[in-house]
Amino acid sequence: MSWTDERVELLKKMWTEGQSASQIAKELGGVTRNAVIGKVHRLGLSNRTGGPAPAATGPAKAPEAEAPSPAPEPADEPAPAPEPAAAATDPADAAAAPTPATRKPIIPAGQPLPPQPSANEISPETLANVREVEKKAKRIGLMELTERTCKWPIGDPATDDFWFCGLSVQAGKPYCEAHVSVAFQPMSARRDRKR
DNA sequence: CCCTGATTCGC
DNA sequence: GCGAATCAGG
Repeated sequence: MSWTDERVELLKKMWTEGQSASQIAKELGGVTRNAVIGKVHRLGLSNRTGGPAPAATGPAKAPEAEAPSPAPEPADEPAPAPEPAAAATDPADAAAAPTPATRKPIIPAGQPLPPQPSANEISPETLANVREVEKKAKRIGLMELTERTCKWPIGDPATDDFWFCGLSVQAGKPYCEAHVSVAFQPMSARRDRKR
């Protein structure tokens, strides 16, 4: 395949739209994402900043206008203290009632759960998602945990009814996407204390 | 491991 | 000019 005008234009278009190189490559066909990136560079449009970024009008303003979403990952070990599958095993509830709200996490078998910093304030959607994930979970054992398996515990450690999520983690995190979302709540709901 | 773009360098 | 291989980061 060669870079015909059409293909180049499609490339430009998609790149401008913010498509990833791999997506563009896939769309074009016959090229790899490397080819796309290489072409992008040679075309000199590697800088995807649509706006010329004036920066002239404002003297010392707008250092960075981005990311209104608060997701400052703790970076250190926040001791997530996940609740042991509070919603994992209850087929009746799961299948029948769509009741989303008040579900009190039952304390398993006298397991003294570590103090849970903020094991609440999780959006219903997220919770539902987690439950979905746990259905798909691979149910791996302790020995099967690896660097890239979700280490989210599910079930009661004191019984056979215990396993680890085992889904693929994504970016160096200890959990899969869904579990990360519930584990690393940056304690947003925590009303700022008085000083 | 998956992904991302950036760069190099033989072709 | 091209793009696989490699690099660097998430």
